[in-house]
Amino acid sequence: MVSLAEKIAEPKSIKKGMSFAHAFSGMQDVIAAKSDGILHDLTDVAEKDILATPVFKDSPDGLHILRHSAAHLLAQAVLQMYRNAKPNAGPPTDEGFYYDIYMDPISSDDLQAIEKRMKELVAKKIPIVKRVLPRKELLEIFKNNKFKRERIEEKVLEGSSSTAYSQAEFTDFCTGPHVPNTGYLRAIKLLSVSSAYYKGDENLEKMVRIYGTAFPDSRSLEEFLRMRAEAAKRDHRRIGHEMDLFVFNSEMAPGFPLYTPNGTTIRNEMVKYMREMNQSRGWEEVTTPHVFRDELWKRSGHYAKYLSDMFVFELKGDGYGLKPMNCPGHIQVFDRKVYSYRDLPVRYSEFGTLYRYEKSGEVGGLTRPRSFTQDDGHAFVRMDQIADEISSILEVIREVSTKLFRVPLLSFDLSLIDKNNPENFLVSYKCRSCGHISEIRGKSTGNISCSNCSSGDLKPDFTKWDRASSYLAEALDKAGLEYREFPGDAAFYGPKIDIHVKDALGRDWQISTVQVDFFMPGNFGLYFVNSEGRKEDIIMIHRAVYGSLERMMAILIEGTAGKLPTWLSPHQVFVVPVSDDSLEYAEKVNRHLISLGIRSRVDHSQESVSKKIRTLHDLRPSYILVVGAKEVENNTVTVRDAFNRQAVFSYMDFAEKISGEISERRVTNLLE
RNA sequence: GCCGCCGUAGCUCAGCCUGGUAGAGCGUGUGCUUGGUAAGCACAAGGCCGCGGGAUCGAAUCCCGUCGGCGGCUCCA
Repeated sequence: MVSLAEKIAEPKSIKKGMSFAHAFSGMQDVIAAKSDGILHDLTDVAEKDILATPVFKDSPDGLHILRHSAAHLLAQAVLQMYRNAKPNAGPPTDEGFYYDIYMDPISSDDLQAIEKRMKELVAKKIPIVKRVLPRKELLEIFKNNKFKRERIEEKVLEGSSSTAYSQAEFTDFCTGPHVPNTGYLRAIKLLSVSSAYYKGDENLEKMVRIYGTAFPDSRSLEEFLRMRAEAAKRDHRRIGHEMDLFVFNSEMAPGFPLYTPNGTTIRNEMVKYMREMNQSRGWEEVTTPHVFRDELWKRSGHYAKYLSDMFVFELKGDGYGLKPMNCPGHIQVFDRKVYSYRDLPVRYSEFGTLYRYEKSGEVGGLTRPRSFTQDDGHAFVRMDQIADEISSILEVIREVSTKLFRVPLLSFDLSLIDKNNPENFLVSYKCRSCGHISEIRGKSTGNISCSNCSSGDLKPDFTKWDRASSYLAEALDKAGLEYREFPGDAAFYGPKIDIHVKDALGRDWQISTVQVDFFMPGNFGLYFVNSEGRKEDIIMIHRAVYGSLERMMAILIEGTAGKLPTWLSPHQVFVVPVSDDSLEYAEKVNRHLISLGIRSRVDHSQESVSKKIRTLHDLRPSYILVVGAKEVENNTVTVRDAFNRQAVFSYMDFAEKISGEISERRVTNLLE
């Protein structure tokens, strides 16, 4: 995101009947006004004596308005060029705006022509005029556009009025506000064209969605475009290819990553570190198969909810499914004996590879593959152990983040059940006629009825959900973490904390998760024996720290542009001899580094030093050691890091320092 | 799954609109060059133009289907 220049927005008192434009006349870059938290057009007139602040075009509000107006401009241009187009809606977004228009598909060439037309309209500085119109009249204006008509019918109450904005022949139903004229929209750019469903419903009309953006000036627009180009260069699919980390064979294994030796090195380092963390915190590792009989998935609730997203097959009359989650498998391991209250918690971890049949339009790269490996863990605990368990998992997550990210910018979401739509979740239902409590798994069970008296009059009982949610919230509070709540985003078996990280380009990625589950242990009949000798329910806590190795690798690659922390780097050192005269010394240095456990290689190519550096650049080695006659004589190495910094070290000194950097898993390197 | 765009050498891409049987750069191999921090020089090898069908004397090129990839939409345990 481009940083916005701060301007001082002093409130001004405005007399009834005065326009905001008049009040802020003489001030530069004001495009709207704000009063009592409500945005107004400059042409609006104060209805009473009020205080109002100017909205500058480079403020967050101003940018929003600018982009909203740019969306209108887009629609105007499209309508001029395509007579049958029917605009639906065109909101501003975080990065720009889009407009959904019902029309024949267009190509990116058409986009250029539309942008050209928009710029012509900008040059004309067409005044943008607001009108307050009764519902009837609005409907009349849009009588040929069913999408606008439906919006008006939904949003404007019978007998009331709303606003329309016009610029020349173009009119849009819109609450505004907007810039005073199209001349304010000089820095605009159309970005892409794709499709969207009307109201997001695949059964309704397909709209052409045109994406664009607008900025207060061309400099910030160019900066934005530069950042976008930079982001594209950091695409993990591109860098993964340059670094030779993984391949996708679209014919033989669509959506399934295949790891090269380099990529496998990264995975192994990630796993090694997590094993250390697990081992020191009482997480035992288990191994479960990739295939189970479908009976397991029926019991766990996966069949009811996710069958169409699973890889399933039949063999000699028996149904099987590849695991989409590890938890039911871990339950099978856990359930081999009877547990006393003293045995708990039991913590199982597994680097479990999961298979999910992601739909064809959704797979892509390592962020959405069809097979991926979770650093999964399930803690089987007593009720009184939940809080501590969650807290300690949150601690691990925070510690691990310091080994992965230079600046770990974590954010925490609390994902809860949507009590208005409980049918998407495992919920207990209380029968209104007999009082029996039934547990219903997922919505695909169809019409639900009481398992005791068969009455269909059931009332959802959220006691377990509420309790689980409060444990998560308390753990977050205790750790002093700020978080946001998202009703409806919970897992089907329980609420969860999702942890996101922001990468170097400001993009947000979900990584870790902590989930409290009161249901699945019950479905599998898990229990422990309490101090009074009675059976008591076991609670499961699901957690993943990296999330998936695949997605974490993608985040690390994109966040660092492939310049990974040395401990994760597949190429920690490349020794480059200047000529064959220094080859022997290069080999000696290399052998010594390898003996210290460092991933080091000698570049044997018969090329110039420049060419060698250029070629190695794609692999992003942490350090390139150039050695020639000078180094041979002085027992030194000339070190060049991935950021092109250079320094001379005695080679024993370098070996010692890089060993320390790697063993401490530092995110900073020796040359900074 | 839906809409749009795309699929040509190991990689990145041109050729396709306006049909006449395939091109570049990088990489690879060989030779020369022994080089001091982001491309030294030359030559050579390398392609069922994703797959299947159709119309045409003739298809990488036009049409249909299919499988993939990308951008979105929807979904994401």
